[in-house]
Amino acid sequence: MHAHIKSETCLGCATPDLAFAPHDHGRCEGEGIERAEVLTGKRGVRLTPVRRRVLQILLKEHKALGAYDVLNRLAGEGFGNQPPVAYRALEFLEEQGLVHRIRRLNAYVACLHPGEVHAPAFLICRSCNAVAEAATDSTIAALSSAAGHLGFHIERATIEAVGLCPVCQPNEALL
Amino acid sequence: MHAHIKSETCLGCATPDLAFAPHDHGRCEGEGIERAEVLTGKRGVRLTPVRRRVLQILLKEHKALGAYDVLNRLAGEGFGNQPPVAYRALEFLEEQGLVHRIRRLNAYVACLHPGEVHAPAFLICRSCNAVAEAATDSTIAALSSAAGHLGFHIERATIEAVGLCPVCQPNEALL
DNA sequence: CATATTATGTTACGATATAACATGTCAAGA
DNA sequence: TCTTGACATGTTATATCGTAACATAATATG
Repeated sequence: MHAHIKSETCLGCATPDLAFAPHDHGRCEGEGIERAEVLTGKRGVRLTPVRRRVLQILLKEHKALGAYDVLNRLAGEGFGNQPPVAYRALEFLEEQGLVHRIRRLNAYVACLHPGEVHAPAFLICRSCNAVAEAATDSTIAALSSAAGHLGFHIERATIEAVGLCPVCQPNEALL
Repeated sequence: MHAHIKSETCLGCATPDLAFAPHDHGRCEGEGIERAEVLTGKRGVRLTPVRRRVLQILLKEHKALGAYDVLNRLAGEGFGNQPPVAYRALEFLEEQGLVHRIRRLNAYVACLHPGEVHAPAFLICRSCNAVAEAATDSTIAALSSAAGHLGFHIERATIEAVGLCPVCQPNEALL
């Protein structure tokens, strides 16, 4: 269903400065888990085996995975194989800001800078399905201001942009 | 499933300057259809009975409706009662910029200023489910700029904000 | 009026998500 | 240590959302 990236280099790893550029992805994964441990510890919530594993899967894949994709991987490892297992872990991780939900794709991606307050924008390549996370300070400021004029108080915002990533732009030109 | 607005005054009619304020909604509907006729005429595409009716339903309700909500209304009027009937009409209307899809709600709303180029932001009240459409020129500019730095070319963007509308903010304080 | 195009109707199914309840785990206080 | 309450997981069942594929009908165009 989702046309996931197949390339060897890590194209979708979504720190603002590394997005769409090859880099050492092993570190993203290791550091991601470590930061999650610290954060959840501080907050007094539990990063249980399923939750940790789901985060690890998302970090490792460094792309958007559907809940059922995650579930299938879990099921192969002795965890429960019914939808709520995946949905609950994903919901927890999202509440903790460790994972983002991409509604356009019905999918989830690991957040690569958890702990920092941020309302990220997602840049979704319609060709290779890579997802990058862009900083949006000024974007959100503009939005909040516009909303304020209407008397609306924003609590959370989702920004999803579809287009072409740098890797796919040349390919597109050939068609 | 969707907790639709029940109030008599039109709270969700989404022109930027009228959003969340009572106003003459009859005009929104009539003018909406008229503008749609003109636009589709110009473009050489057909605003068929189902399509017109779906737009009318969304204009009349002035709130987000799920595809199956729309379908049920259609079915009661002699149109087909299978999902593709609604989805196809909604898809057409969205392509023509007459309707917007709100992914967070799995729902659709009529656009109240079709024809103008715009990438609207949706302000979704989590209490009454009203949806307003806000202008986002500066927001989109900020976003495109951020994306450009990463080499990403944005084609379409979706901005959905959840919060409290002016009508519901006082009620919330009481809880 | 023939024919190509586009739109609609219908069947069948796939994909996404959640409600509800049973069972298990863990930590804190009696 | 035991128990008890809170939280987490497993499982069943089902709701909700969305689409592929094909048959039929309406409309435009040569």
